[in-house]
Amino acid sequence: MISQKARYALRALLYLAARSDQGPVQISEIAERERIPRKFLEHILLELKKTGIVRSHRGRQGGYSLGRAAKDISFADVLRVTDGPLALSPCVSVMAYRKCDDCFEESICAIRKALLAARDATAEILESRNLATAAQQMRRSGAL
Amino acid sequence: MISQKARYALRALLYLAARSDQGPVQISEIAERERIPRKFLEHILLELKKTGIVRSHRGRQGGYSLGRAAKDISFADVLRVTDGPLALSPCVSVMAYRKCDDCFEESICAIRKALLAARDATAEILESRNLATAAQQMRRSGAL
DNA sequence: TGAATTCCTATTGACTAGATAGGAATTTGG
DNA sequence: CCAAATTCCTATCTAGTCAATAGGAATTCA
Repeated sequence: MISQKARYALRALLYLAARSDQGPVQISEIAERERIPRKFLEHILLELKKTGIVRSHRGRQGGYSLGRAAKDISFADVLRVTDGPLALSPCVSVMAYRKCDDCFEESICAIRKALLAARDATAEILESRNLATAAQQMRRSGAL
Repeated sequence: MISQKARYALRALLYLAARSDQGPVQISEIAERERIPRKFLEHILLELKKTGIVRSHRGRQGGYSLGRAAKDISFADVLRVTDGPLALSPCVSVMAYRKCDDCFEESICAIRKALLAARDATAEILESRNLATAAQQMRRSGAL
């Protein structure tokens, strides 16, 4: 299961994607419109900023905007920031590989083989879905 | 990421699958051979038993054996017991559906669409891999 | 009958998730 | 230049979960 943080992050980013033409959006506005706890969202946006997914402007008239084109921000990108690796086990993680503590021999581990296949399958989906396609979907349903 | 419990469960079951012809196997033997904490394994096997994945025999000469054919015990079956639903969100879980708390309208939620696709992809993999195919793989690599 | 085993419930310690607090740093309108 | 508005940073709290352990009840069988 993804975390609540991930859910908030995706909602906030989708909101930013929809408002991308109107300059920076303030935390308070996103929090209010998307019903996300103000202070928690602040923390989330900070993390997203560190990885370049969003950009910020301080002071009066400040706020947040996407750090790059919506089509270049995948669901996988976001989940990796909020929830860590997509993989079901460290030993099959591409972004954060680590050997299993008590694994005898990785190359013959049948468990690993299955988990690796699972990782590849989810990664393929989550890399392909991005903020632009999601926003477009919402627009088509009349939600934006 | 899957839990340590899931990892232990899969290892223990794979061990049982390999010994499936020789009658019930005792907790202590599995624990020792697979380097799993004895008491923790006890707890895990109890849960697996409740769902029919393993069968038990009490008293002297007691122990555990698979509850059904190895080919009918998928990785998904096991992970659902130890770690809960495969889905990345309750709203896309097939086995344990629950509406998102603050989700406005499910049918137009683009986040949900992506998570659903991800669930389907992992489920397909994890349903198709089972103890028999895994044991066979290990045997081919000379590990069993 | 007693030894060996599974079954059950409770507990512990470490860690994480979600959320909040308070103030420092920065920008900008007046 | 000042003051208001905003992001930035660090610390903290609470509740829950994960991994593991403990101790004894119930059951089986030689």
